[in-house]
Amino acid sequence: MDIKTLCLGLLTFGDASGYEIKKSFEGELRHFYEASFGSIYPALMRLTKDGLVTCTEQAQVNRPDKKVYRITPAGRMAFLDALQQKPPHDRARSDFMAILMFADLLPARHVSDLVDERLASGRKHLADMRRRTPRGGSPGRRFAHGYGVAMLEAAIAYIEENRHLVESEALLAPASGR
Amino acid sequence: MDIKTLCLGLLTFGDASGYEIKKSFEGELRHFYEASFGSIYPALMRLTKDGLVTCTEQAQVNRPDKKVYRITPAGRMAFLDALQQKPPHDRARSDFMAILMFADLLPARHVSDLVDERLASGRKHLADMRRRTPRGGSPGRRFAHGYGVAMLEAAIAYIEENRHLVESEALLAPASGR
DNA sequence: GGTATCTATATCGTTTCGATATATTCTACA
DNA sequence: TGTAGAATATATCGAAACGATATAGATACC
Repeated sequence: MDIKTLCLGLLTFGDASGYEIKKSFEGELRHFYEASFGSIYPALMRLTKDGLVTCTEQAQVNRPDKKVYRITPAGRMAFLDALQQKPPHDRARSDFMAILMFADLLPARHVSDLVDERLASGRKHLADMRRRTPRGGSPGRRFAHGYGVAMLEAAIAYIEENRHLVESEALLAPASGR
Repeated sequence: MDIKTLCLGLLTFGDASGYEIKKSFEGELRHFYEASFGSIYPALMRLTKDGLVTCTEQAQVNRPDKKVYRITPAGRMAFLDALQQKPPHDRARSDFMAILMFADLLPARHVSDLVDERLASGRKHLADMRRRTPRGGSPGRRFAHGYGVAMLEAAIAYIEENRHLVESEALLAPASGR
């Protein structure tokens, strides 16, 4: 599932501009996917060229013009085909965890600060997500939202309960001769 | 934190070949990072060129030769510098969840099969991880391993408890006029 | 004997990232 | 009232990473 396909899928929820699609990636898709403008705009241009979406330029009052994209019947078919593909295994990227793997190489204080910051931002993000719980929308979207919440909760709980593992050791052995 | 830095970090655990580093990415790093040969080999070449690692070719009996990499003092310093950087927010990529967001566009049976497969592979992977729980190693490595286990458990539990959301709706409205 | 998996390194086209550029409007603050 | 910062909006480009493929000997299984 590449960015082109994801854009197509988001357009099944309704017409949108590239900027609005980026907002979706930062919002409800945040826990499953990420995409930058550098991939979204080329994707939309490619989809337009391939006849899977149409593009209409819209003038706006007090705002820059926007290009509104709409999925075509051919686009819907292409998306349904893509949905049938067997999904590859999930991937994650966490620099936070990668750093903590080497906690014994860092000053104890630094590790504690890092953990505090992560918990604070995690709790903030969680509160934000709960506020945005979708009441309408498709069941799939609610399922996905709930999954994001559950994963965040689990991450916060684990870090709270196990932070001593990386903190106490850093205190006891600030410079182990590895 | 790029692949070069991660390779450097793994080499602080001991000397390794490119192939062994790939194994690490598939093993204990699996839940925080991923890297293919296409990024590992160029990274090791670049690190060698920059004097952050050294490379020694080793002949082996009944196996292809391997190039064993070792981190240099300059490499250790570069790695410690990189560890100080503030980590960006975590990222995830799940085609499984992306597909389920559009569950109402799919046949009910397909969704159920997809969920069953995911649960089966998740449980298998979890059992595998529990078997490989590290007893030795740095506390950071144990912390990271535990985190991976906790996240997998949470994902499985959520899917088990909420699969009806995407399954029942698919049965009731197999072709909603979106 | 054949087929698949493991060890091991490497390349290459395509995709995606991340930073940057540009321009307008809205908001907040001193 | 000025101005700094955030939001809306599109776009490009070099660098990084992906993913598939090639090569090749060893082992293991049917």
